[in-house]
Amino acid sequence: MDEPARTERIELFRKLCRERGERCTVQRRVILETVLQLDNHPSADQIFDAVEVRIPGVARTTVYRALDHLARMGVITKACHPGRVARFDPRLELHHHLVCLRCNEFFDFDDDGLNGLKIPDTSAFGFEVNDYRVQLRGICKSCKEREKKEESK
Amino acid sequence: MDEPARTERIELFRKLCRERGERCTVQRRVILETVLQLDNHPSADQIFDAVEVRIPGVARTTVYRALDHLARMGVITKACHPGRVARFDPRLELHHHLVCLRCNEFFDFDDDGLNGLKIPDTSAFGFEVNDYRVQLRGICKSCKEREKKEESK
DNA sequence: CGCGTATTGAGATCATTTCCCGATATGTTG
DNA sequence: CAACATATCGGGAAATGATCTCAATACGCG
Repeated sequence: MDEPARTERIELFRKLCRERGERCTVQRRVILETVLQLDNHPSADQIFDAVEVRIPGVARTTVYRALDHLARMGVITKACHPGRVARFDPRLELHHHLVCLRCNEFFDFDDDGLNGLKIPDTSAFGFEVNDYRVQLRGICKSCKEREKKEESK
Repeated sequence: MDEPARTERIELFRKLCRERGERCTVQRRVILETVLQLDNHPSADQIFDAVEVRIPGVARTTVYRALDHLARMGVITKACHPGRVARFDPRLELHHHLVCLRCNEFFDFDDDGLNGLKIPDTSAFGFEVNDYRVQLRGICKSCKEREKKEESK
């Protein structure tokens, strides 16, 4: 994400904090900015490594807590995927994912057709929908190549 | 899932094992049948508890390995969700999920409109799509009620 | 500028999953 | 139907990822 977009997001965070009486600490701001700079849906661990450079001595716990807080505030999101470690997504706008069922990795996928879905009525469940993601599930390029190599042995 | 459907799935598993030279062990069959009987996307731990009743002394490791194997064979699937423990899904046919971004729980959601999507071309990524799921993301009933109660304090 | 309170840092702890290796059971072949 | 080769199993240890506790600190309000 480019610099103006990052600044804008951080301003959004400041604004939401003021409105809701939440604290906008140095750590939270730096952690947010770091997530916005990292591509490919970073894990908490990857984010920690990158944050540590900017805030030497930051605690791992702080990163976990801040990521949770940022997601609750809605300035980043937690991604849905089949793997076991939490992955965070700086993209808030509608987009979709290619999900590999072999290696559990996932990739962004943009498509106008998928963006135009009408959100169905979920009130029967008492469920309030904010947005949606389509997950195209299958096998990624590198897993396909690896399996081809293995079976030719 | 009802009994005839379970039997059919187990037969599918046997057939796939024969075709691919995989072993159809007692443990794998019982673990498969157990997943098919459990609702609401059981975790490995829930599955272990239920399997232990039928195979006393079964190792936790065996359950983890078998679940992985069953998912690779395609007779169950691993669900995509924001939580940190693996959740398994006996439903292979097209269906969708309501995903709660507060508690990370998710629920089945069936909708004809969502079932009719045209799978877009992903060949530019070298990605092979098998199927898809739409995730309607938001807040579930109990989280909404809990938050309402908290803010009225 | 000072106060009350939420947040941080540090490390222990917990939960979930994976690894390792000797014992066992599966599917195949004779 | 018996014996064989080998994948899988059981048990326990270890790795990984996330959460909890509590004293110290810093944020935002007045």
